[in-house]
Amino acid sequence: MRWSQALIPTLREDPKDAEIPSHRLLLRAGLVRQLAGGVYTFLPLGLRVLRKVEQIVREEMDRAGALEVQMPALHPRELWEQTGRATTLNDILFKVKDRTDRQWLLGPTHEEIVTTLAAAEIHSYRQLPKNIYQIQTKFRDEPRPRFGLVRVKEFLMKDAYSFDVDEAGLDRSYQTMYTAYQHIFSRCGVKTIDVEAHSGAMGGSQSHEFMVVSPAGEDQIARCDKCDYAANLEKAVSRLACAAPSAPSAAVERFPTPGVRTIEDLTKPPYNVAANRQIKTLVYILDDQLTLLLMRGDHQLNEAKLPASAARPAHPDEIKAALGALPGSLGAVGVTKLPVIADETLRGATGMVTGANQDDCHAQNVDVERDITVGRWLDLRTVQTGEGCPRCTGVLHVEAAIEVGHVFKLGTKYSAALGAQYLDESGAAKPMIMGCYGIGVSRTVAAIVEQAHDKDGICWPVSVAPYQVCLIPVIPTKTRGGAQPDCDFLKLAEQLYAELRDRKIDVILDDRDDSPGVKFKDADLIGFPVRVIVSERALAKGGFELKNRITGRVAFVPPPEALQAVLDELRLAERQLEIKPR
RNA sequence: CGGGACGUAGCGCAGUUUGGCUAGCGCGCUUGGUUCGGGACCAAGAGGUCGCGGGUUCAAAUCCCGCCGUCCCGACCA
Repeated sequence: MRWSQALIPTLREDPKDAEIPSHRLLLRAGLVRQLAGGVYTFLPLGLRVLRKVEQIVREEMDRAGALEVQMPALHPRELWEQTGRATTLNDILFKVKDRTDRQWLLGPTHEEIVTTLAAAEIHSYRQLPKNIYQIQTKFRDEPRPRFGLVRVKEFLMKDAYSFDVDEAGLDRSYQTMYTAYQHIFSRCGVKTIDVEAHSGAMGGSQSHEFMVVSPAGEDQIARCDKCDYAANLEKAVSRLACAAPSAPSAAVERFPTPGVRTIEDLTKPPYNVAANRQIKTLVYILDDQLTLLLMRGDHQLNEAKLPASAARPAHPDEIKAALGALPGSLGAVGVTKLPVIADETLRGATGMVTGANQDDCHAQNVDVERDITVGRWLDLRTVQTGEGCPRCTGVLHVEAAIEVGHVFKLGTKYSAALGAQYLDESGAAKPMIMGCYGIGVSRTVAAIVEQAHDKDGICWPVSVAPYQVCLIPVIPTKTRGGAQPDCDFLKLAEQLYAELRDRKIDVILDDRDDSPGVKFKDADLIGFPVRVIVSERALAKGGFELKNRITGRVAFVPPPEALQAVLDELRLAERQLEIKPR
C-alpha cells in the first residue's frame, strides 16, 4: 500500500472523549471512528487488524475440528420465547418489527439458532460430536457502552457450540476449545490468564474465562503469585485461618453505642474494637426468604456466592420489622426464627462484638458457635489482595482484567428446550450435551492495544499489525512538489517495497509529501513492528535504517541485504511476543 | 436507571460567571513561496444553524424551561 493512496486519518491530539489507552490510540492512529455511543466504524487500518485476529481465530477453530457456518443476525422472537430468554435477556435485546408487525430480534448470541439447526440436522449418535462456529456481528443493547471497543452495542464475536452424546464427550470438546483458545491468544501476541469463572444462575457445570490484565478491565480476577490458581473474583476463594481456639468468653453483655452505625465507627475510641473482632450482620432476601448473613467486620460479601437463584438486600423497613433495629445495630445473637448463614471464617470465633438488635446498642463477649444459631456455614467472602491461595502457600492478588474469551459447559438447557435430540445405539432419544465458546474478536483488538502500547503509540504484535513494515523514504528537496523521484536511493526503496510485496509481507510505503518528523510520529503512533528509513543520511551510515518498534533496536544494513534483514527482524519481533501455551 | 461533567469550524479549545459578538485561538485544510531526520516557516484564503426547541430581552453562545447527544462514576453485564 502506498500511504498517499490510503485513508489513514491520524490525529495530532487526544480525542476528548477517549480516556483509556486503547480507545484513545485506536482513534488517534486512525483505526476506528465512533458513530454513536458503543457503535464504531472500522477504517481500513482497523479492519486489517480485525481481519487478522479473525483469521487466526478461524484457523485455530478449523484446526480444532470446528465447522464454520454463518447464522442469521435476525432472529424470530418465538425462538427466544421457547427458551425463556426473551424475558430473562429482555433488557439487552434489540427488537425490530417487519412490515406485518412480526417481532424479530437482533441476535445477542446464538444458542437458540444453533440448537434449532442441530435439532433439524443431527439425528444420530453416529453424527456426533459436532462443533459449529461462526464469526459474526452481535447486537446487545448495553445499558452503558464504554471504554471504546471494550463494551459496545455491536461487536464482532466468534461463537462456537459443541454437541456431544454424553458428559465425557463434553469434557473432551471443552478441553479441545480450551487448548485452541490458548493457541489463538498466543498467536495474537496477547498474554491471557485463564481463570475459573462463575457458572451463573443457570448452574452450568464448568466455565473458564480468558482474561487480559488491564486497568481498563471491567472484571476482577484473583491470582496466586506462586501457583497457577486464578479465578474471577465472583468465584475466587482464599485460604484464611479461622479464629484460633480460645477459652470461652464471659456471658454476652450489652453496651451502649450512641450514634455508631458502621464497622469503622466501632474501631475508633472509646470502643477500639478491631474490624476483625466484629461481626457484620447483613440482611438479604434469598429466594423470598429473609436471611441473616454474618461476615467478619473486615470482609466483604460476594453476592455471587449466595446460595439462591434470586438475592437482594432487604429494605430498611423489612429489616426493622424483622429485627426491631436498623442497619448499624444488627446482630444474630438469640435469633432463631430466621435462617442464619455465617462465613466460614467466623467458625470458632470468640469474644466478638456485634449489634444487639436495638438501635445505638451493641453486644460483646459473643462466641459465635455458643451464642448464635448458625444454620449454614459457607464461603461468602470476596477475596482481597494479600489473602492466602487456596491451593498452596502463595498469596493472592486482585487485578482488573478484560474478558476476551469464555468457555462454558451448558449441558442440556437448550437442547431440551428446543428438542435437539439424537438416537443412541439402543434407539433411545436423548438430548444432546452442549458447550458454548465465545471470543470477542473486536474486544480482543482493544485488549491487545491495552497491553501493547507506550507513550508514542501502539506496539502491534507482528501477527496482527495492520502492516508489518513501514517503509519511509526521506525525500530530498529537489524531488518534492511533484517531480519524479530519480535519485538512486529512492529507486532502492521502490525495489525493497516490491520485493517485500513479492514475499507477501504487508508493507506500507510512506510516499506522502510530508516532513520526516510527521512520518516518524505517525509510524510510531500506528505502531508498525518494523520501520525502514531510506535516506541519504542512512545510506551514509551504512545502508537502510531498520528500527524495531518494540525493542527500539536500530540497525543499518546495505541495500542488497535489506530484504533478508527485514525478514529476520520480523521473525525476531514475532518470537519476542510469542507466548507459550501452558 | 441514579450521580457528575461536557456539547462553540474536521480535531483540540477560549469566550458563558457579569447579555452588547460583526463569535475567536491552535492544529488540520486550500493556494503560492521557502524548508526537509522527530508533528517546519512566511503570506493569502476557505470553513461555524454556538447540540435542538421554546421563553425572557432593544439585544442571547451567554439568562430561564424542556429535550437530545457524548463521556466518567455507580447499578446492570447471557
